[in-house]
Amino acid sequence: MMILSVSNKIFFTTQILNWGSDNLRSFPWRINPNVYKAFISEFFLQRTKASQIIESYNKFIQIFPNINALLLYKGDFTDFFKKLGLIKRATFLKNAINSIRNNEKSFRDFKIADFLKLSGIGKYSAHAIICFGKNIKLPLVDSNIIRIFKRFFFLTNDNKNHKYDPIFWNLAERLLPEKNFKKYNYSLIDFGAIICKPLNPHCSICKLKENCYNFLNHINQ
DNA sequence: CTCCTGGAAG
DNA sequence: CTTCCAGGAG
Repeated sequence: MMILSVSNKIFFTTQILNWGSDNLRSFPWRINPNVYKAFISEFFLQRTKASQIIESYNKFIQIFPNINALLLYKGDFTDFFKKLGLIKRATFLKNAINSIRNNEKSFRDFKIADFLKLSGIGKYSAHAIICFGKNIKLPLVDSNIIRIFKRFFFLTNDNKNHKYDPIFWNLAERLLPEKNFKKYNYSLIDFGAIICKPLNPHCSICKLKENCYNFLNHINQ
């Protein structure tokens, strides 16, 4: 069971966009974004806070400023991920680059299905790369967005409630605005990191509290 | 389903 | 001390 009236949907999307207008964070990969920057940033961002990866990301982009520079390199990437944990990402990235190198299609023409075939890239990352890098309307679902959905809308645990549950992807798609989808996705990510945090969310200053199921029912405050 | 990982936050 | 983090692979 979930509460998803048309008015509630409009309220949610509008308020997320309004909040984003004043609070969007600035990161190197968000400045003049392209598919390459989005692709690299998603590797660094997996299970890692954005503030933690900035130094490693900048170093990486400085050495490999574009896809052609990266494809020429056949060495190791361990040093870039060593201080961040999840060292496996270095191997995933290397394997992904091999796949790109062996693909007849140009990296710039890669679509969702092409990215999904790369190691280290799942549905979330593929959508994020295409949406942020190519301005194409695609829904995003990660652990932060699931948390926001579960709190604001009334999502019960009927369907096992795990992260691959299509209910979250369907909801994300229905909420996505036609025009400002990119800003909305950035806003949703930042809203989850700054306001609707896992612990001690800032409900008192939240623009969505008047219609938030958890807030109205005094849950997670 | 489990595992990956160091580091920040509480 | 424990929980959590722009997920994905096996």
